[in-house]
Amino acid sequence: MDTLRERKKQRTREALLRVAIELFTTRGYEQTTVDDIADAVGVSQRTFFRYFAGKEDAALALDAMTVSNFVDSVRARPPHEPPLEALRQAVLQGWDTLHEVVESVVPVERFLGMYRVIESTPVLLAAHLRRSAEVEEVLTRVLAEREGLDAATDPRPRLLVAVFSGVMRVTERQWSTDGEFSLEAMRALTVSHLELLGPALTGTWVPYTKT
Amino acid sequence: MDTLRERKKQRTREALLRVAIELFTTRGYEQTTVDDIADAVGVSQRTFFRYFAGKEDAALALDAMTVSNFVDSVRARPPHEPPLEALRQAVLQGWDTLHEVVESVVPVERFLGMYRVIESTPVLLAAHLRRSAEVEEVLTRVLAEREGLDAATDPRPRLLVAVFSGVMRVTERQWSTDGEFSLEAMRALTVSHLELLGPALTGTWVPYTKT
DNA sequence: GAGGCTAGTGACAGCCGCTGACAATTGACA
DNA sequence: TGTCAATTGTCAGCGGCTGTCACTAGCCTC
Repeated sequence: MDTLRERKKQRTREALLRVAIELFTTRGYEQTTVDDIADAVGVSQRTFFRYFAGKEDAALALDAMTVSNFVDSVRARPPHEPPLEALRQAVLQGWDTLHEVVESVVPVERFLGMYRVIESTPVLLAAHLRRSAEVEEVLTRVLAEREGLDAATDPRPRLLVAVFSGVMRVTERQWSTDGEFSLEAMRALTVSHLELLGPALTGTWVPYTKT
Repeated sequence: MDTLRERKKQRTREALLRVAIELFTTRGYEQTTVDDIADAVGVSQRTFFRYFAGKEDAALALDAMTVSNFVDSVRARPPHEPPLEALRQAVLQGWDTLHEVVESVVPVERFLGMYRVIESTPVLLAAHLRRSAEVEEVLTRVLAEREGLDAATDPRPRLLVAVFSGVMRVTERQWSTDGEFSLEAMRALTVSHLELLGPALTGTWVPYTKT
């Protein structure tokens, strides 16, 4: 980890990632070529592809960090918590610790900026959604194990995770299109949407007034 | 619609689609180039791209047909039905009428085959999920209008649709990985998963026994 | 400290998806 | 039948991505 070689590698990777995010957020994803990134770092295109599986991979790298942080939080939740509450707490915890997770690479604002890029770039959004589906798979297994159930035969963990993820997707989307683009706004939206989950599922809807 | 030109165009399009599906399901999506498809039809690559926005577009064309059939069904549901029930009935109705919708292009088996291809090809799955997100948007508006709510300020229609879509995603996935690959199996899974939605959301889970 | 060993890089060639531009063809319609 | 418009083919080119191979630079041993 501390040999010169390793440090050089890590520096190259971070340089590539930083430049990529910079260009994606300023110029746009489609308007940025891999060559642009590689040239800006002073490295060959081939090298870029040795560090990232593709252009998408670089664009989603930050998000991947926060996601794995979230999954860790879920695993660390006390076992007596009901599953849905464990997910809820883990997400909120994720927002609170986002700073420490992301700041080692870029300032948090850049992360927020990338979110807008992802949400507004069809091919990136698609890749993001597919990754989310993979995360759902992982969460399903975690919850099943927590509760001593068999994820292969019992659909309930999978269903709960799917519902939860659906709510979070709605939250992400509204957040990224709203004017308010802060972590506090994200927290508030998360809480409010999860509270509305019950009422939204009732047979018929009573008139709604914003609280 | 019945001029010679139009008929020729439609025939070309259907030929391209049929050949594409044939190759995708037998050889695999990634292993099939656009040139393969165009050559097999006896048409230039450029022409393929005049009929389909891309390779993905051809692979998802069948699915798009069934989806729009489903959306139509939702719109046609009687207004007194609670929203979730309307979605439920529309989906089941969708499976029942799938034959008529798809058979004009390829036999139903091919459609089922394409589903496996989509589910097992990362880039296709990603595109499929993104399209599903767009469908959610449409459904949200339909439900909001049905209930006389404003989709822009009231999150409940959006949340309900997200939850419903989450359940359907789980259903699709399990169906495509199960051995049972029939419409009846899909119907049964749909019904059972929607019934389990309530129990899956309860605070704690009681032991589960398969019915 | 010189040697060989290996991980990391650059340079090159090439495939595939996709697009723009223009010329050639083929159906429509007077 | 001749004119016009729609459809197609050809060609050139870009960008993402991969395989190959030679080269460089850090590592490790004697």
